[in-house]
Amino acid sequence: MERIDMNNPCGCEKCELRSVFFESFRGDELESFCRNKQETFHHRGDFVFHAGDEVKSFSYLKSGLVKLFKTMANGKDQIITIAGPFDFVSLLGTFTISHQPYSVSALEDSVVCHIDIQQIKHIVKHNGLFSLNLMERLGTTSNKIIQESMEIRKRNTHGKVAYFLLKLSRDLYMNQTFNLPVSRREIAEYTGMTTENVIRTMSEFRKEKIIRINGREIEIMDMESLDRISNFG
Amino acid sequence: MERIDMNNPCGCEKCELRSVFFESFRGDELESFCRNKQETFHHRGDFVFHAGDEVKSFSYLKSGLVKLFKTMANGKDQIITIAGPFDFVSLLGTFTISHQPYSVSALEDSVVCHIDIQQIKHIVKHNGLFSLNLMERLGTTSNKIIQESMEIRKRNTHGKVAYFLLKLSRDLYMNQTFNLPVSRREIAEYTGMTTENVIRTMSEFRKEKIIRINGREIEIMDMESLDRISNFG
DNA sequence: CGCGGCTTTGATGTTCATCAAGTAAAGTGG
DNA sequence: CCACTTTACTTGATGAACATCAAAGCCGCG
Repeated sequence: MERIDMNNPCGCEKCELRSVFFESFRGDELESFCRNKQETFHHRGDFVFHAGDEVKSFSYLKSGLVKLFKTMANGKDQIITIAGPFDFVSLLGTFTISHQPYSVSALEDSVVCHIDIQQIKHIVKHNGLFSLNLMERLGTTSNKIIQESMEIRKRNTHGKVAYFLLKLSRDLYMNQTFNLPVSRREIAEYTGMTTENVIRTMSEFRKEKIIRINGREIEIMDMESLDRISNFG
Repeated sequence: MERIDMNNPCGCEKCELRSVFFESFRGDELESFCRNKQETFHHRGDFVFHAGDEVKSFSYLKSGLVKLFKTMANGKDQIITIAGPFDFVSLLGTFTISHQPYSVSALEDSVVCHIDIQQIKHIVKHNGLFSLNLMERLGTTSNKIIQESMEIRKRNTHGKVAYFLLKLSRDLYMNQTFNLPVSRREIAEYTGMTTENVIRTMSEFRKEKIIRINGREIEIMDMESLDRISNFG
């Protein structure tokens, strides 16, 4: 029988999900798990899934940044959420539906880890601790999406853009200077406004010295004002 | 030891969730489960939970109709979803968060069934089949909310109202004549528009002979037109 | 180097929220 | 049970917010 280093059983030395998965595994489960997982690399712009694809695996993001979105009848995209490292790329629907309800594509070069859906179901069925851990993680994810959707909906254009910039600065980059991982159009698709108005709003923020813009590089110069706009607008 | 009728172990003769819960239970789990569940009755308008309440139980709707909503800083409500019989009143967040993220109140007289959150976690941990069943059900629920939120977001006022009326007619009442379970204001809170525009839109539908309105009684007279408005607008 | 996509700004018009004002319906207390 | 109060519903007028249309500069890439 092979030896498995329990501290790094799959060679996923940097995967934060190890805690969710591995803490709850018995030795034999772990072995099977590691044999069957697959990693895929996606260049910026590439698709991870297309809406309508058959659901074969349960997937999460190891590194990079992806967007989950739907292409509407008129050809325009609607972005559901943006997922960062260790976020799930498959949402809960994965367990019940046979086809991907939306598309996923890479905003930055990304590595996605896939676990066979049947295997996950098998493990859930036979390992309660794993189930509980997974459910907690998935719950947090779904909740965040619903939460955020409501937050954006209630704001006007200025509030939407302010909210989005603050989210990037605080949650994703933890820095008041950062490079936008998305185009103006994508901000529009995420916030439900037009590209022109995203640009206009950002230009106004720039003129009012609230942010500094250099292409995709953004510096938040007046955090308080941006906060006020996000909370009021 | 007490005898339990496996076909009706908790006296919940009409509960569709029996399949999720009971099929996967061992005898001793079932017994403990039935001892600990609690049912509460809520009159139309009453709260089931208030946002901010401590999460003590995992709850689902046995009968009636409820709305999940948040009260914003300006005092206005934002309706997240409307849940019917056998829908979950607690979403997935229940597993990770200690306080209710939103309020739940009854749109019609409702009966809610509560299961102690610690007990649910215990069962999830020790019964894999139950976990899998529960996860599938919860996944469907979260998915539906996210889905619907996107559907409403992309429509204009006419489309939103048409979509909402069709949803009630098709999914909830399965009849082209029905009584609105919500006020005009609540339709506004759900669709993200103003009360006046909900009324105006409905009046226009009436004038164009698409619907007939008698107070809260609605008859969809021209399903095709309403469908077109919902899909185009 | 030129093509296509991204960005930017301005002009214009539509949609929708807000304000106002009145009627109808539904609770509430004497 | 009736006067009173409040809430729900309705319509119209107005203006602000936002989408659409148009045009031009910029940049990266084949």
